[in-house]
Amino acid sequence: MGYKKSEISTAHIVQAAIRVLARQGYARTSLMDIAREAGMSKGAVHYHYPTKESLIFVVLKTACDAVQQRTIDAWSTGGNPFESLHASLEELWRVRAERTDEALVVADLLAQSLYEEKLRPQLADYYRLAAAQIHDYLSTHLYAIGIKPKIRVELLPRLVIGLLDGLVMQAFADPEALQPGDVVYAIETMAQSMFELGSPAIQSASEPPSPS
Amino acid sequence: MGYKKSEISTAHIVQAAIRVLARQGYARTSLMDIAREAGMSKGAVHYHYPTKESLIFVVLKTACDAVQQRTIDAWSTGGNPFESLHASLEELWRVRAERTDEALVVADLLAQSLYEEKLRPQLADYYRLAAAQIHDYLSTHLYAIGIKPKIRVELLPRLVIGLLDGLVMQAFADPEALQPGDVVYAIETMAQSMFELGSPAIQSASEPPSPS
Amino acid sequence: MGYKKSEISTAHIVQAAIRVLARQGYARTSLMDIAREAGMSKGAVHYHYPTKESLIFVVLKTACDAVQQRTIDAWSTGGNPFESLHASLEELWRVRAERTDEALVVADLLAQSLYEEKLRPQLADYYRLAAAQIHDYLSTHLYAIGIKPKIRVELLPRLVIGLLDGLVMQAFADPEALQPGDVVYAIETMAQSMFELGSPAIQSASEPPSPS
Amino acid sequence: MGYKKSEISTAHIVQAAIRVLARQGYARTSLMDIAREAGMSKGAVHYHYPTKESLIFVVLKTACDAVQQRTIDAWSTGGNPFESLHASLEELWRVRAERTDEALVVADLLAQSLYEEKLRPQLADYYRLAAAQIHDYLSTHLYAIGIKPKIRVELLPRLVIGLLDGLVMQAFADPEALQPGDVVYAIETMAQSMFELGSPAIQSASEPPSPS
DNA sequence: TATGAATGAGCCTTCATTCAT
DNA sequence: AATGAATGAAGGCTCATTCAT
Repeated sequence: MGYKKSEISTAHIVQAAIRVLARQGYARTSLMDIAREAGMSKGAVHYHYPTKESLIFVVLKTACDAVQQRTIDAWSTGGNPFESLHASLEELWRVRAERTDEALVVADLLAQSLYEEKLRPQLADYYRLAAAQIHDYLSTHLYAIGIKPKIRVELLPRLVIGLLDGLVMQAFADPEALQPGDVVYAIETMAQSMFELGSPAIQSASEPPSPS
Repeated sequence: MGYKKSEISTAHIVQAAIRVLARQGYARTSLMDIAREAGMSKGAVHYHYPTKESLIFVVLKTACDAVQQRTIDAWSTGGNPFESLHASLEELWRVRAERTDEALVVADLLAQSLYEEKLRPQLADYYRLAAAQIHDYLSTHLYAIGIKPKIRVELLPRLVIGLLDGLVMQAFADPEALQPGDVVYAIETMAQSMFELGSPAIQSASEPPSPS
Repeated sequence: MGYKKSEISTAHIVQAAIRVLARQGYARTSLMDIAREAGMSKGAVHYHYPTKESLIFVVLKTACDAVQQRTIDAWSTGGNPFESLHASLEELWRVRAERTDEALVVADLLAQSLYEEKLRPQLADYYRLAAAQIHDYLSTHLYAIGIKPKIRVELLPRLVIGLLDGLVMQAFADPEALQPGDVVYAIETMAQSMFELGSPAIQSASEPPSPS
Repeated sequence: MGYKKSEISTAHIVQAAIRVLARQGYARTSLMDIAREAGMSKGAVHYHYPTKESLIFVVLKTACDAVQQRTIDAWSTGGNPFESLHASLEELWRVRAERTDEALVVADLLAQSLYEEKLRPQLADYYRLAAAQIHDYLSTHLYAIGIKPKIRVELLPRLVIGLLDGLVMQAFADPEALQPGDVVYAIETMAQSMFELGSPAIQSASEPPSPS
């Protein structure tokens, strides 16, 4: 073995870093904090990741992958297309709204990327993959049953993601303004209304949570 | 006059801070940077704002107000309701996509607020005001001409803002994925489709930029 | 005043640095050591010299100037040319052999310059000035009384300096091998024998210290 | 065989250390650099040399021996005494001026010895041996043909070495000031003029490179 | 023998803050 | 109202050394 240990430590540090970053944010997190959370010395962290930047890089990739995975899982449910869409959107929202460590890290580093160019390619990949995922889903499920989009189909997933990401920031700054049920219903409505209705039988799986 | 040089300097510092923060981001900006940009000594900045936090606070308020002002102005155009909506959304997008100093600062500090609770009330206010603004507009203009929303009307402005904010981050990480025309058209379509069409004559002011 | 204080501190730090460097050498001296010697905090040192490098630079210049000054003074004595030469060489040797702080710093940084290119121009200046000084002296005093050099006159001062510097290192590693009187006598003999004797009356001011 | 891999590795490390030290200097060389150059792990280096100091010690000895060897070889040429002297001095200069790894290491550690007493005895030995070598040569070759020195004969080799060492540092800081031909010619002239001319037939093997 | 992992002290530097003037 | 000087805590990083394997 020998190197196994290294891999374990390496992953261990990344997980610790994600926890600390989720708790304190990039700007307020020092390598010492991460080392302490990982239960090692600062030197040990530097042994595995020569610079803070290199660690953050791996952290970002790992966090993106984790969020990605939940996104992928979210769409895998079968059944009634509308129920499926609803369930998937709900899960997508939950990933963000639950503020999992990974989602927080992605959000935080996304903001850092405004001023740290090197982070951007990774995030661009992340967005692209998520968009492709949603794109596939919508094409297969909605389009297939005779509905065609009113807008460029490539754009649709971007809108869904953008909406989710934008709303979650709002929800954080002003939690009372957005109820989970509201959000999912709204996105769903939006998603559906972006398609031309081929058949009259479009029916939402959910009811408006609080019809005004 | 009640105010003297003090107030001038005070505002001067805030403007300098906004410029520097927009350029470098919160995490990478020191008080020295701000002092230098303001053309004063570090001591002078501390004279006016005893702590960095107190300065950031005023900066956030000022930046929010500035973005707010452009948002308000955006909706004030009259004329054809659909053209007006289009123009307004375009302006709203522009404020963000042009990356004005103030919009950048708001975005950056929004991320900081994830870990600095004190910033949140200010941002909540910001969101509320913007939402109220849009809400008023939509109520007055669309609702009035016999269109009624499919979802809770309070939610609508939140969606618009969330979408704009979420998309602008995406656009930054992955610029090629989102063309300005696309975005505005998509939001517009979304906004309109969130209303029950009372009359058959709904007509977008814009054409789909690249109908797929 | 105000800035006066700064100048005082600035010089104070340099003097402290010279003392510490002379005592511990460049490789073993930290900014903390210098700050402690100067009776200030590390931060204060950094306030006056933003980097260690910038401080070392000033230190080198100051130390060179100090050694230079003693070299200049060494030659200013008048009187019998041979006595004068002897006295001057003696002083030159003394500056080095006494291991004044400044001479030590110059020697130490000279060695550092092997691997730190930036130090070299300053040292080149130092050598040039010293050479010019000796060159002037020899031209005026020896040449004038009818003696002409056997080798390129520009080279002569270089030899004198090289010999002094090289011997002092030897003297340090192996102190017993070189007695002060020996050294000066030898250099003097060498210096004189580098000239063609115009008159037969060349007579050393000193006697061989220990004729073997 | 009494020795095994151990001794090979031991020598291997020393050679690697000399290469790295020559390239980077003592102050800038870490054990990691040496281990990397030797193609082994840091741990392995520590296995053979428990401390950095112990390694440096052997390095110094090895480097001194290498320079010494070239010095010895330099004097072994026979033939005309003056040509021989010239050739020898030329070689001595070349060893230093070519900046062989070993000569660089000796020069660098010589400077370190200013502050690390333990290095001095080794260097004292080095100087003594070199001096003895030159002393033998001069005694045998020059003295034998009826020339007797003007100064203590023990001092003579010290002067030659000092001059060479001192000049090489100057040449490094200010390369244009000293041309190889100049230097050798000058030292030769000096060496000769340190002897009383017993016979009139003293004739240099070389011509002044640029007679002024 | 040799390695990779880990440690801990120390280094240079940054920075918000304080304070005398 | 404003400045320059100084502080001290912290940050990222390097490195000789130790140690289990």
